[in-house]
Amino acid sequence: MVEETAIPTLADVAARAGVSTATVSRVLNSPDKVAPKTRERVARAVADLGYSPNFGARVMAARQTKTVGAVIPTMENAIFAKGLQAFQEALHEYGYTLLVASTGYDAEVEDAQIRALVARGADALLLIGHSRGRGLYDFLARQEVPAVVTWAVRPDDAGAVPSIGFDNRQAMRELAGHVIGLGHRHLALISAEIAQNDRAAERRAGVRAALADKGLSPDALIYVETPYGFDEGSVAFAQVMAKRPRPTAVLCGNDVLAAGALRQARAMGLDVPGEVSITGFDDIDLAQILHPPLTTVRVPHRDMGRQAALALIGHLTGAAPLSSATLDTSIVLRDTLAPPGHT
Amino acid sequence: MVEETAIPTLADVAARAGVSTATVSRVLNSPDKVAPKTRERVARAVADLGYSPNFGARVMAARQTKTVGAVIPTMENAIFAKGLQAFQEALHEYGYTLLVASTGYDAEVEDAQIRALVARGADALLLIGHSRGRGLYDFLARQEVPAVVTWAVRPDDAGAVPSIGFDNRQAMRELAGHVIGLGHRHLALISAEIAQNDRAAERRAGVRAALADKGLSPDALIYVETPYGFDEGSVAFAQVMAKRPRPTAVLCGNDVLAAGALRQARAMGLDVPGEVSITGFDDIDLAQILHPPLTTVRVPHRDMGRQAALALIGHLTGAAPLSSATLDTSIVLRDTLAPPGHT
DNA sequence: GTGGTAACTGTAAGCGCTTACATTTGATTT
DNA sequence: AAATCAAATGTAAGCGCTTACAGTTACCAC
Repeated sequence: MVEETAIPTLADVAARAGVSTATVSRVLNSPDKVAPKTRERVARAVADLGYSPNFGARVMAARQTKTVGAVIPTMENAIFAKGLQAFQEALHEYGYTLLVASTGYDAEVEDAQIRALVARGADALLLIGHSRGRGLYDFLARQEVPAVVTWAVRPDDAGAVPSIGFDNRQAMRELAGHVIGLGHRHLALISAEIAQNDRAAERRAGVRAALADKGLSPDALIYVETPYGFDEGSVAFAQVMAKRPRPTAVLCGNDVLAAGALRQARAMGLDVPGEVSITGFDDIDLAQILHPPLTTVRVPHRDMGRQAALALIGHLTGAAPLSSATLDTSIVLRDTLAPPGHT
Repeated sequence: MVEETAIPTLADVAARAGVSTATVSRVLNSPDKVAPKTRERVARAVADLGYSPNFGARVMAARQTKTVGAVIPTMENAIFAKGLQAFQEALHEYGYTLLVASTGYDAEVEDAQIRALVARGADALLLIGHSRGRGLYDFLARQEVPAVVTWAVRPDDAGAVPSIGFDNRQAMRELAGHVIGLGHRHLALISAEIAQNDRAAERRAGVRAALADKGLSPDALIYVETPYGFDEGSVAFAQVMAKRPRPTAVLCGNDVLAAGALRQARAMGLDVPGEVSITGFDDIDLAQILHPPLTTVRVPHRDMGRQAALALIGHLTGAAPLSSATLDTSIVLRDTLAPPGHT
């Protein structure tokens, strides 16, 4: 056991196989360029040594990593999971690896994570939402790292990063419109924090637009903003129900807040949807597990993820320029929404 | 606009600041070794150029990446999220970055992801559970990448990767023991798939042990194994309730399956816990959102994540050898468990 | 046999960065 | 003002890999 203890390198493999490093590199990257015999000998050496290429060196020499990064606000729940899963699957089909970093909805952390991923050689990036400093986009441009934004669209700004997402405002506007159409006049909105979160901002704008559509005053909207979480949703619901006139429908910026709201409603002995209607947004699996099942907005998570991946890959391989796409959402009527009742 | 279009390198910065590359490198890595004036000049050049260090090159030259990787079965739900979050936070405190890869509970994918992370220069790894090929551990050893296993412990095998987790078997044994103590005699277990998943296997073993403890036959356990998911839980519950003697308590391998089971019970018009008790495992947030709130096993997610991070960091900095730790779990009695009732 | 060609394989020049070591600078001391 | 030494900076040698280019072989057609 006088084993060489250092981590084996290409050169070690080459030596053991009695070939040059170039040949080893070839069998690793384009096996068909090497004679079967040599290839096998090298393969054996690789196996014997337990050799694994040093990625850093490879990246440096080859200028591409076949990995794409995704920076998401949180892994704490399923909101981004489905889409990311599809994204990952599509990437995998094309031989790319996905690396995920999360930010906890913190802009500074996001900045750092994006830079970390780029520095680490991500060939491309998936970002959530548009709201981040101009500087970051400049940085990406300078580093020549293509990026695509999902979970949102920005129709107005042609110069920004392309987005493959959906129209948060329009979706919420439709849902709120439907709620109002049912006869609700006193609406409340429990929103995620809007600073740094354009999806939340857009959704609120959607509710206001719907109010305006129906000739109601957006100012009458009872509004509470809260961090993300079940408990936060519960607390916000209690707050909102304490207002007068008491809302007959409580729209929530996402399903998680809605779940918290629903729980609180039960705790308060309120019948849903008899005494108060509650809606969510995202249609994550949770929405169907709740009781009653949650009325919400369905987002094409998987489609979005896959399309984003294909767009990025298409761009990386030079097949097509990156372009935006807007996917459709739909309202999923389940059992937490009904016309305003007694009281 | 005759901007140099190439990505700026250390040398570019050095040239612009009128210093050597060594100096630039120093202001980037140990600013205090550089005169304030120079430092500032370099900083300006960095900013002007929008320079960002090439990670690959840095890794290669410096031999460490300050990043640790985590390979988890799935991001589709909150099971690993809490622990990972804590893991990440602790890493962050020490200047490390976390990179996450998921496997979809597929051993081959896991193998690939682990290698990818190592190749990418992860200084250390967080793994879930013990069940994977010996070869992988050899690989890690050879690459000198320390790893720690979480969500499980393996008391018997001293040679393996150290683990910072909890005793799945014992935890489940206690829960099942409690259920039996309540008077239940007909138990069912809805388990996650056991192949490749030692946590699930251990939990099942725990139920069997509890049965044996009380002098009941482990063979009488109604057992269904299913992939992960709400719907899967529902289906499994229906299967299990079709068996005779009909179980009065249905233990689930995790909270997600339990949530599905609970929904199915409602769909079948079964009162929980009046007609049938249901329990989960993990105590993810979801457990409290369900109605009725789920009786389950609390796992010290955050503690586990943090301790794993600290252990890894301690090892990387040479402060302490990696060693195992077993954390305590506890039974959380909520409202889905009661003594067997009528019927 | 020869020359020509295709198929392999080797040589060596970087990729962008860190860092040991050498050199220069500038205080401080005498 | 010379000597001394610490602080600041520069020089240059790699880190492990890819790849353009050059050199070898092996094989065929003539």
